[in-house]
Amino acid sequence: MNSLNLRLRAIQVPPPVMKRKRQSPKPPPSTPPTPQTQARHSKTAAKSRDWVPLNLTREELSLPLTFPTGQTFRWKNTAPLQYTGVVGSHHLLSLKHLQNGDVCYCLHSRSDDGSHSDARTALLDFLNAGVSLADMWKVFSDSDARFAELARHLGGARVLRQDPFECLIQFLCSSNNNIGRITKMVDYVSSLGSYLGPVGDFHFHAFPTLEQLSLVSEQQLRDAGFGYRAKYIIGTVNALQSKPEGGEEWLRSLRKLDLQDVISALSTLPGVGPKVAACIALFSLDQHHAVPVDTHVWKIAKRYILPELAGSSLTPKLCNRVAEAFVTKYGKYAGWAQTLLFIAELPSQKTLLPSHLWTTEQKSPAKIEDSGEEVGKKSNCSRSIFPLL
DNA sequence: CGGTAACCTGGGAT
DNA sequence: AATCCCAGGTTAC
Repeated sequence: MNSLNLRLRAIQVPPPVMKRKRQSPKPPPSTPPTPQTQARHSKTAAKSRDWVPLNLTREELSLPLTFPTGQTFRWKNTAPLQYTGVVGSHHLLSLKHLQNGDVCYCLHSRSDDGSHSDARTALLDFLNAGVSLADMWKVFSDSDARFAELARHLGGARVLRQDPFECLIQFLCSSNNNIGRITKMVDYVSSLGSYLGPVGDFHFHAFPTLEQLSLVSEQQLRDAGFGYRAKYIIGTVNALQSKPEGGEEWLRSLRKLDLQDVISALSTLPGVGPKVAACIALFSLDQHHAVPVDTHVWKIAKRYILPELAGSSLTPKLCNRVAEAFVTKYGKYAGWAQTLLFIAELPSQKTLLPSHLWTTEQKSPAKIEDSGEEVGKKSNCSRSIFPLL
């Protein structure tokens, strides 16, 4: 069922424009910055490098709706409409929109001949460039008027295809946490990887390998502000290192499995629950119909898809039920639909939306006065307005 | 099984 | 100024 036949034609990519240009000696820090140095005045702006077109329009890839919206915490906003990060484990590059919205990129890595082609390949892979957002969203919009309207305002919100290990560690940091602190924590982990160079006000590192990350202690992580997530990281690193074929290879091999098996496998790692597992599955393991059910999505589901669940709390079972409902409604790319609906909930993005599309928190005190709200509750989002339903 | 509390931290609201 | 609440949750009773 729900084989909606998304005719996803690959986006044709023109041959990379190989410009042989020798980089001027630019990385000043002869000694790579010590861990957790956040970089200050390294005015090595990405100036006058070769910007290469990607054949992606803003409708296929909106940088501001894809990079700073919670899929990855590794990419930095290095200039207006420009984001900088690492693909293929060591290719440092920037992406930006041209005036017409088209996306182009420039490579910062010391281009040791031929690496440009590798970098471009890695970039297209990272961007899931073979998946056409326009075709997919047309299908979603046909079956969901609200999605259609949101899509008109939030075009180009794409799902990335990240490195599984990098994705796993990032989302281990995300539990019960906020974007700002998650970013700080991910920056710390990143500082343990090989130094690649500065762009704008930031210094960039390759994400640490499993072995590199295994050298950090729980105490170091706690001192760095990870809180209880420190033991998740250490525990998961240990679990991965016990895999015979190698932890990173084991993770990558999950791409061949069915979603349920992927979730089961990931859930054996400490700190990985249903939500984090779904994030890793969707953002790095090709599980396009994985639906991360967090507080936002739970709210959306109760409001627009499963109104009969209003009043219940988010248990693993209901978590699955919500995910199934999304797949039933949106089909095999349900995770991509979830991503747009999630972004629409972000306070930072609501300015892009007309107010009638805001999912207003129904909290008028006049109505909930009798619902037993104010007694101390740690709120697992069980905002029960109808206690007995 | 479902409901709850504890778990770290920092910023914003009250 | 002191508390409370919340942030893309997970784990252990």
